[in-house]
Amino acid sequence: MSIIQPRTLKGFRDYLPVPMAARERVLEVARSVYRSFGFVPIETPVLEYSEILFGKGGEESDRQMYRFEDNGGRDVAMRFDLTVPLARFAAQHVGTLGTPFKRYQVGPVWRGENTQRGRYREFVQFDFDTIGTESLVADVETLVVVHDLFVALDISDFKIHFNNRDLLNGLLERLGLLERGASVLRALDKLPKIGADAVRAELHESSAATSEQADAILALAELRGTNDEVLAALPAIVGESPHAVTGLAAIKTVLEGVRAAGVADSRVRLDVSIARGLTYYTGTVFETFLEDLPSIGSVCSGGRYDDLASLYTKQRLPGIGGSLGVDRLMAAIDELGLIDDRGATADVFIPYFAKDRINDYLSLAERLRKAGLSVELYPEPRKLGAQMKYADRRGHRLAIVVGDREWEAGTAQIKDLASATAQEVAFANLVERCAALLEDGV
RNA sequence: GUGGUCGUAGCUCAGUUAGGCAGAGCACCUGGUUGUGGUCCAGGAAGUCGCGGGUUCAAAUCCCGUCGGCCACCCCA
Repeated sequence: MSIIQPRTLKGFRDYLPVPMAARERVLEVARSVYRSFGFVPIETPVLEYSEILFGKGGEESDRQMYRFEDNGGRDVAMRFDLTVPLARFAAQHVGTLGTPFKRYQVGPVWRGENTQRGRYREFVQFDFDTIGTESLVADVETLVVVHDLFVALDISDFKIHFNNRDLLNGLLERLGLLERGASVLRALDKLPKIGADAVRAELHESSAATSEQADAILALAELRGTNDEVLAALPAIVGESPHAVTGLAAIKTVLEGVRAAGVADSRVRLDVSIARGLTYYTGTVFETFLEDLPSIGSVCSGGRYDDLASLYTKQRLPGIGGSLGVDRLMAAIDELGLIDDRGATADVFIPYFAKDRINDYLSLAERLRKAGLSVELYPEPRKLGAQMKYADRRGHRLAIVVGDREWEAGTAQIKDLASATAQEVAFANLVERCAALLEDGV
């Protein structure tokens, strides 16, 4: 009988225990940060009617969508992000939810594009969004959430690049390029990657921009200096159209807001080259980069989408939020050597080596668990050395060694695996001693 | 989707130029140590050379196809 080749699809991956444990720690941190701002959890289906998902993010996202006919003949698709399903969700349930509504949601999304490092066909996003308010307070808080998230993740070198679509539209309006806005923004978005000359060439080619128009766009994009300096130089470039005025005011409010919330100026940068490809963005847009690993791209992006839900409801439902790219972030953390390689989930390890005492071991382990410790009991009476080696590899913190001698005496040996120090304690004091060791061992 | 590049043991990789016995380091297992891990010593196990086909007396090596990784384009988390 021939065996079936065990394999996964291109861009789809298995997660082994060590990296999975690291992922779970990241998810726990993100969840607690979101909750600390009052976001509440929801979940939506992986599959939606195609009409819900198509035509919302632009041509590119339509092309990348996994789409098929289900067994009941329905035209369905797998979600491309969590934002479009949220807009549908909000339109459908706003009556029971009320506004403003702040939710967080984690789950896989699918994009049928070519793979690369940090780019997969199935990947997990951890989103937070605020629906039902146009207040710039939500824009400010969105950036503060991202800031607090990366601080909590202990990632030191991140920078949030933000911009405003209204500001860009204001400039396009002044230049008479609003019609060709999509291709202009696409060219502008490439500035950090391909440089000014290449962007200029692309502007001529794809957007039929004149030299004057290209100059104006590049003048905007090449503004340098502190956030305040860039902000001060902007009005002269973008003009005074309603869009431009709105955008400028929003940027100013956001900058002041995040500063007031205690975000260091060095963490947030006004970067007018940030445009973002998804067509549903309207006001504030942002991307988050790791300074030590810019090539992997943005690990947390988002923005304001004030018109998205209007596709599903007549009620006005503006929104803004962000999306943590969990898989991309994990790839970055891995690359930067920041993964915690402990594979053990239990702090305490109990080797089983007094053969006839298995029921005593079982009872001891459960007693410790009831006292709040996490305990792994080895399932076979192998020789002690092999079991200690297992615990060492897995990264357990303590081993509780109890053999015939200890069972007789009513004592146990607690061994700190990192320092290789051991102490003999009576069963009565076991929990207390373990807790103390785990406490100050960190 | 297009172009480039790579795929050899669990991992990192030699070997491919010019066809001639499938290798190293690390990891793993056993023993030295009948009750104590990380060091050391000795030994052991482990590979459809990504997969399929072709050329050849002979293919990891050459040719075609395919799958997968990486890079670029595109786009994005």
